[in-house]
Amino acid sequence: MTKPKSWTLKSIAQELGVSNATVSNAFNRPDQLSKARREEILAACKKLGYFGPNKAAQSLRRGTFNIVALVLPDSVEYMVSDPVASSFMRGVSAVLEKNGINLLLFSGNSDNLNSVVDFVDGFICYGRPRNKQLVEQLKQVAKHVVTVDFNIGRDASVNVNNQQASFDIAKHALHKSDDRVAILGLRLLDNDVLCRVYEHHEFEAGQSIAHQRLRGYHQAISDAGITLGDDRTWNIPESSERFASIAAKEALSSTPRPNVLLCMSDLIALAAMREALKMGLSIPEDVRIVGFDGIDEGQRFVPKLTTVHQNSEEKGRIAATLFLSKEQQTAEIDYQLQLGQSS
Amino acid sequence: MTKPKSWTLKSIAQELGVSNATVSNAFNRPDQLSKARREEILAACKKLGYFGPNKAAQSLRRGTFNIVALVLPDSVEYMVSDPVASSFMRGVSAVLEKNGINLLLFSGNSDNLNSVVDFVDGFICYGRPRNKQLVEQLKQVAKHVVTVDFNIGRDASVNVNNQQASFDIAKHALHKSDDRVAILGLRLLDNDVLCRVYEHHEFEAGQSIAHQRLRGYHQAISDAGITLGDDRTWNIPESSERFASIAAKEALSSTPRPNVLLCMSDLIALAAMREALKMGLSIPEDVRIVGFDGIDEGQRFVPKLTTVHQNSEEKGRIAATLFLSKEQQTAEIDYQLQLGQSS
DNA sequence: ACAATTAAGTAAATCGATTAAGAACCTACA
DNA sequence: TGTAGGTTCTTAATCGATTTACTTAATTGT
Repeated sequence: MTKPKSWTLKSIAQELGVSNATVSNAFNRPDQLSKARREEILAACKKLGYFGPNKAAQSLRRGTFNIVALVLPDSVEYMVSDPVASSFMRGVSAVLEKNGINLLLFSGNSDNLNSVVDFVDGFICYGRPRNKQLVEQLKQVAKHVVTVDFNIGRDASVNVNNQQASFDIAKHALHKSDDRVAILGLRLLDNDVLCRVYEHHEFEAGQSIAHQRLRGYHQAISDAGITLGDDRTWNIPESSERFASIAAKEALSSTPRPNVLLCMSDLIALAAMREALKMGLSIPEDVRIVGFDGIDEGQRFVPKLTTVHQNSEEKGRIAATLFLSKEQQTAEIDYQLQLGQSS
Repeated sequence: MTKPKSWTLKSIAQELGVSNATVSNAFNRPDQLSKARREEILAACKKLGYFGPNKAAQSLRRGTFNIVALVLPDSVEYMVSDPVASSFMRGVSAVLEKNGINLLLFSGNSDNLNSVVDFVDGFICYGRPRNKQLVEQLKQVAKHVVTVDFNIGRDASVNVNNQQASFDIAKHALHKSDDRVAILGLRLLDNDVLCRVYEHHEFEAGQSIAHQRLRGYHQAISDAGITLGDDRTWNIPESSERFASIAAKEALSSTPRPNVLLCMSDLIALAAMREALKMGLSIPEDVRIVGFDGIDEGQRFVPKLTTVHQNSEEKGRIAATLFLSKEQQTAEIDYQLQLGQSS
């Protein structure tokens, strides 16, 4: 009677004396068979212990998986340790769970998307992964991607309104028209080297996050009646303490010595603060420094960092919603200025 | 030349003028073809942009997935919010990541394992899921399961040495041979009702966690030269504040009024402390109360709860290791007594 | 030089499903 | 009666791979 210990569509169809297709249709396309037949089949399946079409096979055939991979910037460990990251995850999972979609954690350390691309409907990528290859692979092989806090120039992304936020924070930092401003930019150029950026006005049209932030800064600077010198902008190739320190030292030793430092990340701002203190400058009297991100360390630092803080959980919800909508667009999330003593 | 925008084993084999099998073997079974041929094929694939066999198809054929589902007791939200749970997750992911295995988060709220069973190699189940059906389904349809902090009587599980830990904590709580002991047990019976348990000595052979803990208590009690009355044990059907309070109130009002309360979870112990204080009893003078688990709230409560604390991260590592080993056994993890002012 | 091994590669069945195209039957209408 | 249309169900191709059994060719032993 109950031949196999585990049923397949085929074996169950045989058992019931109908075709493969009919059983399949009973489960997925009610309109393809009579109501009576359908209920008869479903009931029989239940009784025999066939729980429905095998999902792996179904997915192979259909090409959809009901799984989205969350690409973490770092290890899974980091993700559940970092409060900002885990509240983002909370937001993502809340939305996905509601839609019956499963979440696969993908470590940003892995050097190969290959082990999962074939298994998932797409990726939500939280922050630019450490591993550069990963970004390239995402661009090339992902069926669908939503990037968060960075851009790869395809599909959707969720970001804070970088231009507006940068404008706000810069405006807060700038007091007088004779303020001497320097900008410590993150990845303004693609050249991967730490350097000063001349002729930076040619970037006004760029769409990368760095460009958006730069526009915000520029706007606030010109609103304040300040003219930004042509050599007052640094390009820092990656968000690392080392590069940031070098750039900060350089900027703070340049002539005229800046008394306002607009930094495109908290990490850079913190490095700049350390350098400034090392040089015997006092903050904010001699130099006002602002960052971007709202990381914890900035709040613990003395003086407390003035920066832009974002609502992580909502960011997660929006990222997931955007993913599900499959639309190609950039969504914006809320931010707040977090005022410290550094400006 | 490069015909399809996305290659398959078949199309690439055709392009290279070899058979399906040869390409497949080039990727998975080097011994099945000559070294020269193999390298030639691999190189050609790389050049053409074929990244290797499709994992979904591979999995369907092989029946293995390189994915394990982590079944959470509750929503994903809860998991990343609760520090104990997330450090468990940290442990799990560290081991899996090292072995190239992906982690799928499965919400304990979902009422159907069906959407994932066909996709994963098995389950690591962290704590008894709220949803009872889920447990049944795990038993029936899971290819492989490791349960944590509970037992379903198949495959592997990781637990603290419940009997020893209960013995230790009880021993600590018991001072004199005329101590009046009551036990607030968690899920000692399957009947889902809150009740006193008589003739509880018939449980001495049980293998559930509650039974193990009960044995530890009994041993400590008899070692202390105390005779436990036949009506001094309560069965609390689930770890909820409501049930715990009722049981605690009942126990504390019973005659003879107990001056030692052995509670099988911190949640129960906390509820008992609240009831005791409400009744005007002082802790630990009038009644000494001990718990089990080591949740944060216990440490914040005044008086601080005396309980058994477990190393969550190691628990995670062990669970994952056990899963990978596919052995059928019960692993034990470390615990420490966490001494507060409640005993 | 001839049978026996061994190595290298291929054909075809299979994993468990979906789905387009078509067969068989029934109804309806001119 | 013949044809058009509508249901209901089946046949067979397909998704993208793995693997057993088999064919050839090359090597070895005597």
